[in-house]
Amino acid sequence: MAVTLADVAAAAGLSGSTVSRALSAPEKVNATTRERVERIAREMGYVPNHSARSLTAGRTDLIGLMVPDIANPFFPPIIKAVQARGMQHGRTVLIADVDERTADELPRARTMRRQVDGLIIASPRTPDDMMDELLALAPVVFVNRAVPGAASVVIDEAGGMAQAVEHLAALGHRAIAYLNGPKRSWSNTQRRGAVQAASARLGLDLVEFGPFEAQVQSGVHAADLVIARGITGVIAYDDLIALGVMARLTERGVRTGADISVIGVDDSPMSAMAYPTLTSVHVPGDAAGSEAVDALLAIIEDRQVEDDEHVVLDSRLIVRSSTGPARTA
Amino acid sequence: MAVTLADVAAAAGLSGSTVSRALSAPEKVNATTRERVERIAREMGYVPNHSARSLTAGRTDLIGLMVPDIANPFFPPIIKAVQARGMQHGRTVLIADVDERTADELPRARTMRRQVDGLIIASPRTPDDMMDELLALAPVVFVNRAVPGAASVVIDEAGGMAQAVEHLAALGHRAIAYLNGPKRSWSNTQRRGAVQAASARLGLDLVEFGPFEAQVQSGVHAADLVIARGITGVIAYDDLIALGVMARLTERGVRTGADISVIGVDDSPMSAMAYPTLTSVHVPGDAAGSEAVDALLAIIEDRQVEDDEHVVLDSRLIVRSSTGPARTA
DNA sequence: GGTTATACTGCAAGCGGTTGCTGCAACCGC
DNA sequence: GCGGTTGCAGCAACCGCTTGCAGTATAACC
Repeated sequence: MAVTLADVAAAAGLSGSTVSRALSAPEKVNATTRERVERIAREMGYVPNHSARSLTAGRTDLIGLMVPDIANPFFPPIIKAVQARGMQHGRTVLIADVDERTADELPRARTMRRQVDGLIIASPRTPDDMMDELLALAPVVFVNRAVPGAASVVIDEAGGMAQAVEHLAALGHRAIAYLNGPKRSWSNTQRRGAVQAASARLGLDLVEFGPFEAQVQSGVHAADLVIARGITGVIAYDDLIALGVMARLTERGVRTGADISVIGVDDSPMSAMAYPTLTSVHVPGDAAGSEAVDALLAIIEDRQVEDDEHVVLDSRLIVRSSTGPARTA
Repeated sequence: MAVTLADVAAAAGLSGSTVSRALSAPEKVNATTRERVERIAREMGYVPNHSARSLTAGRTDLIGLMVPDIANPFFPPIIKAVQARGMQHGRTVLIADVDERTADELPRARTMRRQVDGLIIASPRTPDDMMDELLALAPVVFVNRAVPGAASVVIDEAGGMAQAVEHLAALGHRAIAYLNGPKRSWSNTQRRGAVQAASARLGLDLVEFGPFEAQVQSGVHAADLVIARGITGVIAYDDLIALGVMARLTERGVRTGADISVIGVDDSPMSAMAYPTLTSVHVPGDAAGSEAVDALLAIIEDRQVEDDEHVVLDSRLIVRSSTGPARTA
């Protein structure tokens, strides 16, 4: 089977303790001895057993990341960033995709918690009155939802959303629509609120549709509602919905950017590639992922930190060609 | 801290062995005792410690899944399927995203192998002459690349690709192009070969471009090459590239489906949503994921199976509106 | 040279479960 | 009534590694 610490010890004519220390607490061992141990261990292909180490150390060096849906382009950047950052700190990331099933979040999180040192939960949809139970799985850091008493990394979407509304207003649009995202989505609450506030401030007529699932198909549906209401500016909950809107508009002979302006949120890779290219609010998922890992490790490693620290990242509008001046009727 | 087996044993007035058996080898314990133990364990909120169990059992109940790029829409379905299937068998899935860095595959796989019972490697780009080293990390199952002497789940793309070529031929296209995918991609070799064979069989003029990275941007670039050559039918390595081609064609005033027909591969969710909707070769990634788990577990659990079994799944063309009859000049 | 500080290294006891073997008691049949 | 099964539960060793404490050799000091 595999080479164990004892094997290395035997080969080196030392005790297991010394070998152990030589490999993980270098300063406690004579330099010469250490080098010899390291060489022998390498030659024998020794690889420490994770389970054994976890058992004594009381930690697994695993961190859990839960996302609603890997297929949603908003999450891969977060996942990648979490993995990258985790790896830098010697942590492996366990990913759970709950497939948008809100009710699965808590049980999945509980299960996962048993195998990991801490949890990062992205865009949790769990209702407010049950968040305590997620919180109880501490250490846990939330991404994309501010939770009282818990550490979180949120993106200040208000800024970007306000920019989106201002952009439409500047282009002369008077009647705009906001397409709501999933019912339980904390992000949606934020985005919607910002749009409402900005619209009111700028004196625009705002109509809301939805809630919609974060899928292209939802946008296809929404597009018809928008056309029916004679609206000229649309801000969708996310890029997927926006893309659906654009596809449907084109299908119905309505020119996106000319007849109706469409804005998405997430600035996913597709937005730059759609036709027309999609104006979108950039949400720095990758940065959020890194920050989340840092926050989590800070808690796990018990560096004197508040465990309810809130990191806030900025969003901003990226203007492309799905938005254009309102037709002067 | 957490409730341990010893705690439960003490509370039940039994020895640890009995509790252990009551919980994991029910038949070796008196029914009455078992029920009592189960009740007490439940009441105390006992949860067996993963590391400890792994240590004695010699297995982690973790399986590793390596993919080139989570953000590539081809992989999420595979990931989801692997997770779902794994969960059904009490396995947790560890995911590694190598970010398309071929050189990272082997080291990442090696690292991951230490923590898991077996590996599923999707679309490995590692060159043939180094595949032995991946193979040496057995048990390992490859997805989307047939490897001699190793278990693998591949999708017979030849069928779908041939259908794609036939489709173009039936529509009257005589000069077609194939846009190659990444250099090291085994899939590309398969797809390309099938296109070549079918083109030759049907007497079409085939031009090849690439290799290209599997990104929308690649397609944008490729589109110009295609236009310059007066080609009317394009088969791209994957949907992303195809979407890029379409976007660029539209941008240049060329009508996809009318002037130039475009076919993608993967049948990703976006293909149904692009405008025009993208004709694409459906590749059953989800089924491949499930099959891979089954194959891996068969090897791990040592059910008398060849460990170089090849599962082959079929692909098929989904016709949408990005393809249409060739203009009769 | 004797003594104490210093620097390593080894011993052994766990970490939380699993499991082969032993022990014991109730039960069986003759 | 006795030997022989059979069914359960407990003992103890072990999985591979970490770590507090003790032991020893060497260095440093007076």
